Amino acid sequence: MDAPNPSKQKVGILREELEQLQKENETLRLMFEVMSSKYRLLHEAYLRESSSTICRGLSRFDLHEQFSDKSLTLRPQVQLTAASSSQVFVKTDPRDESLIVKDGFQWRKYGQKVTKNNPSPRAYFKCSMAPGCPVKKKVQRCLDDKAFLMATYEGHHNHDVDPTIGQSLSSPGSSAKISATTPTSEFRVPVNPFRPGITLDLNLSGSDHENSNNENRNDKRIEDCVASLAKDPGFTAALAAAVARSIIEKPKPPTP
DNA sequence: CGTGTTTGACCGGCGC
DNA sequence: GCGCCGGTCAAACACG
Repeated sequence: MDAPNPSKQKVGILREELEQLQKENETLRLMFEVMSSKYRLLHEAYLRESSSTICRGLSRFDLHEQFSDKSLTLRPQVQLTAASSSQVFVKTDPRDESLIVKDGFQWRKYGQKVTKNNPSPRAYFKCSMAPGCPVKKKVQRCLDDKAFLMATYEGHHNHDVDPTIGQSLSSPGSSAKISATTPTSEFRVPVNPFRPGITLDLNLSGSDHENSNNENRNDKRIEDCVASLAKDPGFTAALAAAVARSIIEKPKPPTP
């Protein structure tokens, strides 16, 4: 047995640090994705509230569900408009292999595929609450963090939501628990990511010329909103806890 | 028996 | 034109 080479030890330590940083980077990237989605949701909510007369081709929702409401009740009032797509992340048990996202609608699975860039299968669903409802959704486990399901909604519902199904969102037996960003239940960010039909691709930079003044004003409000969120110790604590927990809980990849 | 799920086959778009 | 890939179809199957 040779005595441990100090330089080799140093290399080992550096390598460990590098791996740690890579993991951290990966986690932060995921968090950034989720936060981006939530930021856009906030933006859209502001647009709807502040300029209800402006038709932007988006679904309209009952704002009964407020950000301070932790019960996560969902009462969407769906309007048939032009096709759009939205993407939401849903925190689930990573061991639960069922790609079920309870979002207040009934879905019929019509296909499943393994896609190229993600070993987890992608499930295809059609809305079965109304015969002619054109809404489809794709559900796939997030590549970065298998605890998250990524659901992509396409189209708009031509019917209302069944409230009894919507209640299952917060039911204890629900297989899919909604989590805005945090993996822990201690810090719940009180924003419901489930707004079927919400368009995340909002064309934030000057989409409608005639609405540009309105948008500037709204952007200013959004900035204020983001600033207030950043100042919110609860939000900051939740974010910090989520990042820390993700780093700690992330299983080490098998060393070759 | 009706309804929903599974899964292999098929189709169309896209890049080379 | 060909092959790859994502999306959809539909027959078989499971379940209540």
